[in-house]
Amino acid sequence: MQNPDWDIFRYVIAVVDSGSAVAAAERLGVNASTVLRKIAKFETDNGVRLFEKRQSGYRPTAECATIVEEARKIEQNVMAINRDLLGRDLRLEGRLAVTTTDSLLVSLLAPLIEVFTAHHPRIRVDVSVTNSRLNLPKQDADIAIRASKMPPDTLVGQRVSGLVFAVYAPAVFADGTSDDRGQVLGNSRWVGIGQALSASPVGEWMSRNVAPGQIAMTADTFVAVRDCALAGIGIAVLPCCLGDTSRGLVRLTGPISEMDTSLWVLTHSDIRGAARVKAFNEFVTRELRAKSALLEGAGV
Amino acid sequence: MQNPDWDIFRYVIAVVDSGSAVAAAERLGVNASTVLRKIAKFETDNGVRLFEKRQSGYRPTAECATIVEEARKIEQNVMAINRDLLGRDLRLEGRLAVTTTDSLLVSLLAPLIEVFTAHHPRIRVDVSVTNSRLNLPKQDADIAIRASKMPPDTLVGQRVSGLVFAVYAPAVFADGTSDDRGQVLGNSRWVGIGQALSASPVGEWMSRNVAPGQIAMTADTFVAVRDCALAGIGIAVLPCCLGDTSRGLVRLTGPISEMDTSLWVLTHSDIRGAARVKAFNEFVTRELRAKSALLEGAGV
DNA sequence: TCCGGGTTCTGCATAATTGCAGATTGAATA
DNA sequence: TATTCAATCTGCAATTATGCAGAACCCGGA
Repeated sequence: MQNPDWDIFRYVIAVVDSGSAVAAAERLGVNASTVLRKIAKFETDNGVRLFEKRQSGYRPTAECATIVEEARKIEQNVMAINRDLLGRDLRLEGRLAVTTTDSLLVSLLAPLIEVFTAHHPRIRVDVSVTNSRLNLPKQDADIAIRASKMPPDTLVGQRVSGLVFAVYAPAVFADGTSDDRGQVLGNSRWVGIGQALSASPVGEWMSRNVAPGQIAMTADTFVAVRDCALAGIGIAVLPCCLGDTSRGLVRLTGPISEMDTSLWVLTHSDIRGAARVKAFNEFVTRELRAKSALLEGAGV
Repeated sequence: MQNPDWDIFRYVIAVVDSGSAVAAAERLGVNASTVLRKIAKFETDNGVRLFEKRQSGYRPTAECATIVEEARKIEQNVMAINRDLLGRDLRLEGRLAVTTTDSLLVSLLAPLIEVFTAHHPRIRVDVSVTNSRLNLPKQDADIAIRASKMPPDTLVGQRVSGLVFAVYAPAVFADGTSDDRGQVLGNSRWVGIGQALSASPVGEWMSRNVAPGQIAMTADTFVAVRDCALAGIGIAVLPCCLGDTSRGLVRLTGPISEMDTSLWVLTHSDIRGAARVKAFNEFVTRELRAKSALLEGAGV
């Protein structure tokens, strides 16, 4: 006796308004059989005859009238929901969850987000900083901006630029001559990278080129590594976009190709089709490409 | 961007009210996967995040609120429809389409319908008299009361009693003695049955036992045949329920077993589950069974 | 009187949905 | 700290709904 499937009322309205099941089917974008069968099922389930099935079409009975009356109210409510959804989308408002690493946020993204939110005041950007690998399940973000040689194919997106790494020293270690630099590189202690990133290109380069005894400490985010290097603990590998923009650090080497990787802007959200997602995606991609010189280490 | 499938709002409400997808699934009587997937599909299609998917359950977002608000109005409207349908059913009102033959209507059904409608004043019984065979497609009736040896299995129902036929003569032909009866039977002309019923047991008996030259005329309903017999045109085969209740006719024979058949009350309507259909069905079945003596020719 | 265009309706093959069972996760509890 | 429990997810299989093509039918007009 219960009546699930509220969708039936959409069919009832269509049949009443168009006069026949085939016309209703065309309006609804389904086959005429579907309309016939859905109406028949509703009549069987509820013990009411909504339409006289004439050869000239489906003619609503008197009992149909009260149902249609309520169904039209439902239609109004659904249209209100659709207007709300569509309008919100067109007006570019809502929440936008972005995940990235702290180094990218500090060096590049923060000013971009500032510009974006100023331009779209009704969009609120929620940044989640996670330095762990991006293959964590249950990605709760709409957009991910991450460094990777190849992103997992569960995420879709585009490569924005290269991302290179170099060795940096606190300025107090070196006066800037190349002789000094070589000496510092050989003799200094290091600020290493945490275990969570030991499998990354940077971690692997470190394990090959830096003896364990040289490592004074590790930190598990590049911003933390930089701050420790700035404090004079040692020299460190940093992404050039972070190292080159940090006052108080000098670059000791050029970009080291073994650590080269790429920067990706990725979307795997349920709502990747939303206008605000597209807007942010396009904006960030364009701006980051414009700054590819910094990302690819051409700054020095 | 459009949003078909109004049924999704039923799911949204259930999830909001019960706090998790599994609880909503239980309330809705479906599997939890169905709820998860329907919500996910809606979010993907409309670019909106309705719920935060936490381990502790689905928590509605701010954007969900306006949708739920409208969805609750929809729920009110659907409940109004359900109340209307259920109420109408319980109050036993509405239209009830009955199809039968004129002979059954005249001899038995009319007084039964009178009692039924007096007892259920809000039910309107629409009788459609069709003497053609009952295998006509597109049976537009809720209940059919018909004579048949075996009803087609597309119709469901129950056998009410036997239905027997005998030969009747207008009273002016015979004074009632058995001698007279034999003489009348052999010498009179006949009122035959129309071609539409030639394949029925009655039609076959006629073709075997009555010479074509004896047939003065035919009519295609038994009531018409009876009226012509009453007018003195000839003798005729009639169902006993009709012949025995017709003043001015005398039965010449006992029930002729070759023409025996059964009386069925059948329902194949879309709305056979409706209360008024059941009520009429039970009433008619009970009353006809009480009169089975008449139907089976015990009246003489 | 026959024919054409529209309809409803029905098998049948395919596509989509659903249920089921397991994997995974997070949090609360002993 | 381990462990139990309830929740979200995800392949796979079975069920269900859908589209397609044809049959049957009615109505109007040449």
